[in-house]
Amino acid sequence: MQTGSCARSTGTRPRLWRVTTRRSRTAPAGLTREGIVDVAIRVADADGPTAVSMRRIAQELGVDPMSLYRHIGAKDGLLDLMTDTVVAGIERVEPGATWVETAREQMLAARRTMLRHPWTAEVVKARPIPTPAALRYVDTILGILRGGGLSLDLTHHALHVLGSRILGFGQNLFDEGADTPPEVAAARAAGLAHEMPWVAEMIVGSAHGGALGGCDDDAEFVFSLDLILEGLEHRRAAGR
Amino acid sequence: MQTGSCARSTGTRPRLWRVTTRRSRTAPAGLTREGIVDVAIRVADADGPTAVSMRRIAQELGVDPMSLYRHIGAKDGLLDLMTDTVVAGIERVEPGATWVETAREQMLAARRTMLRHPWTAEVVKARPIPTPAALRYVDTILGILRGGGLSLDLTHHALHVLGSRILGFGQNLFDEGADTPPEVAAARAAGLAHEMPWVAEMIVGSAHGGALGGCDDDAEFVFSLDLILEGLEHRRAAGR
DNA sequence: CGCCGCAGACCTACGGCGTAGGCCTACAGT
DNA sequence: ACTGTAGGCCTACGCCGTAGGTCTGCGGCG
Repeated sequence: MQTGSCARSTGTRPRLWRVTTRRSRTAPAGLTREGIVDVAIRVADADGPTAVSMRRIAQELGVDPMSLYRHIGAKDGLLDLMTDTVVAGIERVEPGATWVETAREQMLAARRTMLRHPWTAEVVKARPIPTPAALRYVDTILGILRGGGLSLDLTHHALHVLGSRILGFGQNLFDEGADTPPEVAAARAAGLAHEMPWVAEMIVGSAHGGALGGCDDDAEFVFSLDLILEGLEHRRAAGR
Repeated sequence: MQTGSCARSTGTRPRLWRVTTRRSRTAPAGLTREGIVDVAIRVADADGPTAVSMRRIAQELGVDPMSLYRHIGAKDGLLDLMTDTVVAGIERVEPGATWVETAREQMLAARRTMLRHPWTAEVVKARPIPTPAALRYVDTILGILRGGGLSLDLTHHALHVLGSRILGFGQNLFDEGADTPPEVAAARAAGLAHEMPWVAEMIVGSAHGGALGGCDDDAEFVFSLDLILEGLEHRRAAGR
């Protein structure tokens, strides 16, 4: 982890971004939220997510650590912005011949992005709630599944099975459905309906406890397990 | 995350284990590796894995933080010991009518243990190499799959698909196969053969690049994706 | 022109973290 | 009785996030 002696050596690491040294007090540094996030992503790509510290990226920018707080709320906010930026960069694929083909291509596209920023999955999983871009991406996936004819609750199951296969979120997305009053959920969904129609639909479906009645983690685990074991048994019976 | 002001309040938290206050310099504290790990697990259960710090568990034991280092190598070592202890506690199930049933029951048993210690998956995933108990558990799973008639490489695929469904390890278990000289791998496998025959078999299979030729992450991703999508399409066609 | 408010930077300081390196004491082996 | 060592303790270092305060230049306004 962090050892005083070996951490010393990072002092000589070449700057990844701005080469200016600590500026004189009067000159504006021209910090922007986008610039900060950009450098943070670069640092994470180069040295892993644990290397992203306020002090490190401030040093990378030739700036005081506290200056960053003018532009981002806190460390957690920075991590959110980083993953949001990466996830927003996932390309959307054209519909294929079948929904399976479309879903397959879409997730391979996501994987291509994740491979460029391998730290993302880990950071996303550590964050409690999904970022806007993540929700929009989930909406894309939901649209493919629903458009392919999957029922609402089969789609819900699908999100759980595919969860880590996609990115790592989608696991506990709709926990609120269980204890949020239906009218609140409905109102929220109405606000979302324009931008994320499929997410809105699923929230409403979760809330009124109908076909999918909240989100039973045990049931989801068993569903996933059985689906996978069944697929494996098929392949075994078919002779590898 | 950690804020000076609010962290203050943790000072009044009740001890989870030993109630003695800081002992006089001369009395032996009777620290043991097992006792330390036990308290650390208790702390993680109560306040999450991030609450496990050397200082915190030393305080819980009424002992100086540095005293812990006599018994555990470092923080990472402590985390390894914690997960190892938890994983070792997973019960082994009796063989069922089919291998599918056996595998199902075994993983449900694992899940029961994980639910008692929800932090384990996260910690295990952050650790680079599996602990002995984890390897032994994987050996159990491998035995069920191979005993059920799955070929060596189908079993290998199965480990990847089921990965996060089991515990989170099993993902990159056999990376070494690609670049380790076969004779080294064979020697290592021979040493393991008594205690973990199935793991040994898979290492050898990985090493000589035969049926499964190393471990192609992309191929594993596609295999898992297709298996899951196929299962979902089956269920859709069957009308939910 | 003179004044003020404020945005955007900087600085200090605090309490947390892991742990290197050394110290002190009691006891076991000789 | 002597001595080595195991098992505690202590100090100190360099990290970390960030609360709270300060300085400075600029744009707006009387």
